[in-house]
Order: sequence, then C-alpha cells, then structure tokens
Amino acid sequence: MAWLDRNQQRSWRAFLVGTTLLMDRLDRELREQHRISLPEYEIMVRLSEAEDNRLRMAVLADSVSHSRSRVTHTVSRMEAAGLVVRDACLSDGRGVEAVLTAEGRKALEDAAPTHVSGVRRLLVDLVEDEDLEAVGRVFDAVTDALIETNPAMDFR
Amino acid sequence: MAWLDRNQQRSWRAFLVGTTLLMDRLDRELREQHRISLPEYEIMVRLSEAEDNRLRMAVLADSVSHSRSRVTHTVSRMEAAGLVVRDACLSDGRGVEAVLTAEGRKALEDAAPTHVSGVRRLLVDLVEDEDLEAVGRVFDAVTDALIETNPAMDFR
DNA sequence: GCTGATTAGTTGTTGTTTCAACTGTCAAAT
DNA sequence: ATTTGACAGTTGAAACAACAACTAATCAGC
Repeated sequence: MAWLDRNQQRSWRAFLVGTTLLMDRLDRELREQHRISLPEYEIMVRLSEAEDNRLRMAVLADSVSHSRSRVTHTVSRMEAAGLVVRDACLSDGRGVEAVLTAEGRKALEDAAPTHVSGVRRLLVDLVEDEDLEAVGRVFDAVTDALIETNPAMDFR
Repeated sequence: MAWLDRNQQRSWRAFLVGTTLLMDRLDRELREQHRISLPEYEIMVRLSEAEDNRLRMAVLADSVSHSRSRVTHTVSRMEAAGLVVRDACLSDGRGVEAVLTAEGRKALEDAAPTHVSGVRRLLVDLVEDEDLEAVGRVFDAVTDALIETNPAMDFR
C-alpha cells in the first residue's frame, strides 16, 4: 500500500484544516447575522432555484448531498421557523415537496450577501482563478468517484 | 457587492458537494472497518507524531482545528475506549496532556492503511499532481486568512 | 386485481457538536 | 501577600446528525 508523499500529505492536511475552519466560519457568520445555519441556507438556495420554489425531499437531499433523514429533520426545523412549508406531491402519493415561503425567500435574500461575501473574502478573492478551477476539477472528480463506488447510496 | 461568476460558482459548489461526500465516506470507512471516527483518527495521528506521544489539550485542539470543548469530549470518549489517557501537566498546573496508549497506537496502525488508501482512491489518485497542489495552496491561503481575521479564536 | 418487492419519507433513539457557564491555576501589579 | 485578569480545561444542556425501524404508496409480475 502506497503512503502519501510529502507534497500530497501537505496538500491533504491543508485541505482538512482549511475546510474545517472555512465551514465553521461561514456557518457562524450566517448564524450570528441571520440566525440561519449553513445547511439551512443551502436548502433555501436549492429551493429558490427550483421551478415554483419547490422540490421533492429526495431531490433536495441529493442536491445538497445530505441523508434523507437529515433533510427531513432540517426541513422540519425550517418549517417550524416559517422558512418553508411541506406540500403533498400530486403525481406521487408518497412524495412530499418542500416549498420556500415568502418569509423564507426574504430570509435567503437577506442572508445571501453575507454568505457570498464570506465565500469571496475567505476563499475566492484569495487565490488565482486557475487554482480555484483546479479545486472545482478535483472535487468534481471526487464526486464522480464517490457516486460510482457508491456503498449503499440508497439509504443515505 | 460582487456575486460569483459562473466558473467560481461551479467550483464552489463542486467543492461543497465533493467535500461533504468525501468526508462522509472516509468517516464511514474508518467506523465500519475499525470502529473509529475520523476526528478520533486525526487526534491519534497528531499524538503519534508528537514527542512522547503526548500533547496538551489546547495544542491538540489547535492542530486539528476543533474547539477545545469538542476535543475535551472526544478525548473523553477515546479515554473510555482505552485509546488515550489523560495526564496532568507538570510544568503548568492547569494543563492536561492527552497521551496515546499502546492500544491506541495499535488501533491507529490498523486504521492507517484504510484511511490512506481511501484518501488515495477517492482523491489523490484521481487528479493531476498540480491540481492537488493547487488545492493545498488554496486552503493554506484560506487558513491564513481565517487565522488573521480571527473572530474570537480564543474560545473556539 | 393481488402479492411481494421497492421507493418516499418520517420517526425516535442515540451519538456528537456547540455554547455558555463554570473551576481551578497562573502571572503581574500592587 | 492579595487582588485582578487572563488562561486551560471541563461540564451540562441544547442543537444537530446518524442510524435503524417504521408507515404508506407505487410498481412489476403474475
């Protein structure tokens, strides 16, 4: 079994630490300034981009790469907070759609500048465009590999 | 306030999704094959690299970029599992050192091949060396910026 | 149109992380 | 010597996430 060479090791650790700190901070900024968590924000973004501001739970779960159970719980909290509502799916009796409310849209619009400026300030504006694109390539490859070698992706 | 352009947006989302999936998977592999979580593994790696297999709690927390409280809880669980022990710090009565036990070292040595092969298989071997180095550069920059603009790093 | 297998989503329990409050120690100034 | 403020680490409660067991609807094959 091959170990990582010095450079690979360095890159990997930089990634681990940097990601941990970055996600923490983006989450913190959203919570402090808008009382919204990063997972909640991501869900609202997906809904806002969807046809009619609504998405089936499973689609939503896949698009944010969280387990269905997790999305169920998160959406429940968001529903209690008035950011989304649940609506039965007409075409499939088992289905449930999450719908962004007007209040949710407002919250998203308020929060977006905070989030985007964070992403810029703490990542995008710090690095060369090519390096950022390399990051995109790398994690697209990672995602593909993970979806390929899927160990029981079904019940996530 | 500037939004992200199309490419930046794509890279950012690829990163978000890829990271989520990758971390989930690495954590899952360690749990299933060795009953150890990724945070626990990281702590053991730091201890194993330290002089005498021991590190003060605060140093440990900083080196994995987790909150002190989190490290306290994690180390408590690891202590209960026999992977580490706590030891009072001689030079500073407030200090506590976490020490890797023989059992912990054994667990780490067992788990390391699983972890490294995961990192290779799911990341390192998938991409060009230069792209991986770009990732390293990017997250080094991110880390620096976050440590600079430190919003009360003390109580993390 | 039944039956069994799948799929969608939820639920409750348990494990982990965060947050704020706390204990005890140290160091500097008085 | 004592006070004050900072520091190291822990604690318990609350928020969140993971897991496995569940309900209900659909679909495929007969």
